[in-house]
Amino acid sequence: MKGMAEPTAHPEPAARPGHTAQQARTQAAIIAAAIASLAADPKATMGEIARAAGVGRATIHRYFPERADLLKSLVDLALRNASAAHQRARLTEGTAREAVARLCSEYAELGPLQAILMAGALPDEEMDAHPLNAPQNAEVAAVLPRGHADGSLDPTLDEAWFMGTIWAYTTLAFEYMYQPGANRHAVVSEYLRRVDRAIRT
Amino acid sequence: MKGMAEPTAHPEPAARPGHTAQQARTQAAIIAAAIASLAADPKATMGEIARAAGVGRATIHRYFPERADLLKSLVDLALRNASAAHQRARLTEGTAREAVARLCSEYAELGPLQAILMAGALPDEEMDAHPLNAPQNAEVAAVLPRGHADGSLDPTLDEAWFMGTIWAYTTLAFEYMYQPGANRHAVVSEYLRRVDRAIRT
DNA sequence: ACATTTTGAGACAATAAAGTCTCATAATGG
DNA sequence: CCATTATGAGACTTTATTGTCTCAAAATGT
Repeated sequence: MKGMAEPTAHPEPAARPGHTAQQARTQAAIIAAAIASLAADPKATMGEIARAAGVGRATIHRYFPERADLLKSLVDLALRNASAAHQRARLTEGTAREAVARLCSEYAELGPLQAILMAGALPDEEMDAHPLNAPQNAEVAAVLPRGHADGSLDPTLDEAWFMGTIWAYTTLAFEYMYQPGANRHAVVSEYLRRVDRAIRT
Repeated sequence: MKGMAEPTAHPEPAARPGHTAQQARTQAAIIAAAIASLAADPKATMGEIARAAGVGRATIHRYFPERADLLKSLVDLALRNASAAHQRARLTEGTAREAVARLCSEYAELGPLQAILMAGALPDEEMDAHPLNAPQNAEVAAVLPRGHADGSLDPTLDEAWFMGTIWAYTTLAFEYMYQPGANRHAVVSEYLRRVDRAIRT
């Protein structure tokens, strides 16, 4: 029986996850565990992630054939979260200074996945290659000239330092926010104050 | 002759490098290559570093038995450089605000090795374990209360955000400084201005 | 309760980098 | 110029991780 010349049949058209409820749960558990594990250690191994997810290592490979596929999913998720944050921040409304304040408030609501992204645990190539990356940077960068026009942002600030300042303080905020005895509210409010002070007129 | 039962003899008491001029040159070449390679790619392999140094891979292991030993040397070198910068900055003289300005000026003079350190390419454990690390942080941190006393630094700034601000802007400055068409002087002067604006009263 | 899908566990091969060893050759210093 | 020392190159072992495969057991939904 076994030896028959069946053309191997490929019985399933590959396990396209996401169909059944169980698959959705498993995939969610894997992603959650990946976020937690990579936050703790940027170079967490597949085995560690599997253990954290309470899942067999082979199961992860069913959903994400290669490690790179898993990381790619995380980048995609993070950038889609960020995109939603940008929309909620309504970057083109009010003064530029107010827009940045709203932006940072929204950033602060994002979870540990963003912290990983900011901290550089995900491969930059995936970031750069992602279709949402460039447009999103452009949206934020566009706030600066508007701030120069409406007089709400420091006229001596150029694009690189503007973006860098926001990035740097956001990274710091995430770092402080997820530390043991941190007071989340205090961190966020100081974060907003620091950014404002750094970029305002 | 060869086959004789010589007890292997261990002729040299291990190659303690640093004695001869050639050894000094070789070691210097390795360290320089390691800095350059790690700056380009934080996870450069021993083979890549060896190639960059124009040296056999085995030779690197003669000087640094394990990769960790090489990284440790880099951490040590970087921290000793930083230490010298701290001394030149005379952190206890003048107003605290002026002290920070001098500190950042000195930081800006440090080379790509510091950039690697700031960018996190070196293992944090080595950093934390290094005897120079804690005292140096303390030196810098001590500037803040002095600035509160002499009225030159933002009274709402706490230690974590003070240190974080300096760290973040220094990282940014190194990043901009070593980019292709960068104007070093412009980067440094903007760096100093940004830090001052972020921490002054 | 049953047929199907999904999983966990373990064995396995493939890969990549680190670390070890040897030896002929080149550089060094006296 | 010669004895010594350091090096480069290559073969080799080791180790860690990734990715593949198989199969019995568990979960699922019908």
